[in-house]
Amino acid sequence: MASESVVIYWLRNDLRLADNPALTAALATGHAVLPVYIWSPEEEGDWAPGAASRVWLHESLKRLAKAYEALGSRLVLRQGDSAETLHALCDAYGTTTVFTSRRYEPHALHQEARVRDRLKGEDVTLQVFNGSLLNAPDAVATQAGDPYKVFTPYYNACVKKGEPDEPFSAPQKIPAPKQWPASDALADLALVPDHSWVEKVRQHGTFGEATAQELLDTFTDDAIIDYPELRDRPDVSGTSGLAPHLHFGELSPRQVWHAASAYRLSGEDARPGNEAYIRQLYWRDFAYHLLYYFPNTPEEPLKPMFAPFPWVEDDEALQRWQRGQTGYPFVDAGMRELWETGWMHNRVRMVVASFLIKDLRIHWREGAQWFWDCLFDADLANNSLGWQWVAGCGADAAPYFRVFNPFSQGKKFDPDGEYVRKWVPELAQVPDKYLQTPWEMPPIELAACGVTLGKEYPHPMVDHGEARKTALAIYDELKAAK
DNA sequence: TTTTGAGTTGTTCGA
DNA sequence: GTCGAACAACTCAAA
Repeated sequence: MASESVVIYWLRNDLRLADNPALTAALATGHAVLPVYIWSPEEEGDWAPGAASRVWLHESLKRLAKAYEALGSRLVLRQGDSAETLHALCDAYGTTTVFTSRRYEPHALHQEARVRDRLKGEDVTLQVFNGSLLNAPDAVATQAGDPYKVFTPYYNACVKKGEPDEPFSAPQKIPAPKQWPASDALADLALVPDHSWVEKVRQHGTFGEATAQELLDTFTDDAIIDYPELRDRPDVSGTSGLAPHLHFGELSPRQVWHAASAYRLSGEDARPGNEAYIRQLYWRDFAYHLLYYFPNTPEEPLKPMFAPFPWVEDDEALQRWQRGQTGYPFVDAGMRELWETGWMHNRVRMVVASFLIKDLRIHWREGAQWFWDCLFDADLANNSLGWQWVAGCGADAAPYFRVFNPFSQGKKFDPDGEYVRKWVPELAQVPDKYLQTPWEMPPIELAACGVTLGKEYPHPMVDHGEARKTALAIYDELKAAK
């Protein structure tokens, strides 16, 4: 077998054919390419993919394997130790170069280093490409050479670097090795949890590169125009829905950047509105920038002053939050949307996070873990940044006195109550005036709408006004103690 | 080195 | 009902 020249392409979170620098480089060698995906959750530390992510991964690999077959190739699946698996394949095929896409999470960087060391011992080179960020975390620095801790100057520095390169096109053919190695069946990886919840959320996933591309096209042709106005409205589909596709690399941020910018620069309706959308791409980069330089932020507050916060340990309260039974309709709608669909609107994510942290005073890590398990777009960098932002303990975080009001947010961003009525159907008959605050409705009238608090729908589990005061007082103490 | 301007996403209170 | 101010200084980044 060793007479044939074969290079290995090690797939990670780059589950696409188009604009894939690692795959492009592997093909450019002119040799046969052996694509392999290795399922190795034990190499992810405390952040192995959660349930929703595993469902997505399963579906995405299934589609990608078909796409490879259509190009005369295959997707080889393995599980276990990445370094040993790659070493064994290199050994069997006499391979001297392995191509891969970099992942920037702390454990993934460690994994890459292990693989590199293992292969180096056998004179195999690991060639690594950035296909997942507009700028690698260490490609952007302040004039003093430090990492940025505030988004706007970071963003300005990125803009100054100029436009991202044009995306690569997808290959038309992938030269196959004469003989294929053994591959696990997708089912052998046991990615999909055995739980009835899976069938529910699976209907809401838009898995795979082809669907991602369609979503991108539709969004940049149309909805992006109204993105600045509608992105905060959970009752309207004003967001792109591309987050999970970017996480798994079914799309590259560079493709998204160019699709969004093409619209901005041309067309009779051209207006700069999609700048707001492109900024979001850089927020994603910024999250990786922070995670790269502050690798303990998934666990620890970036601002140590917040470490002694007197968190409440209350499993029952946590469970009520998780199940959408807090008694605050906007919060409950969000939590139920998450559970039902594997996604929650970003505006609502902030509100439910603020409620967990500041109203219930439960540790933001508990929230981060729940999101990690339930979100199709669970992403360590984004998740850590987001939770620390709401908690006030991260880089460029919300000021501590900013506490979201769960019902005025509902009134403002779900003005007709469509979102709440969809996800909290027991309140469907309650009029707009009381929909976000059913406890303010006279009980007799509420009963006429089919609701008695404590029966069909819970009483509010805390008094928001009181909870807010308590949280602010604690933040004051922390500040004084510093 | 010092100074200066600025900072994703909010709420409440009082005029 | 609407609007501006206060919330609380602090840290960051660049000039």
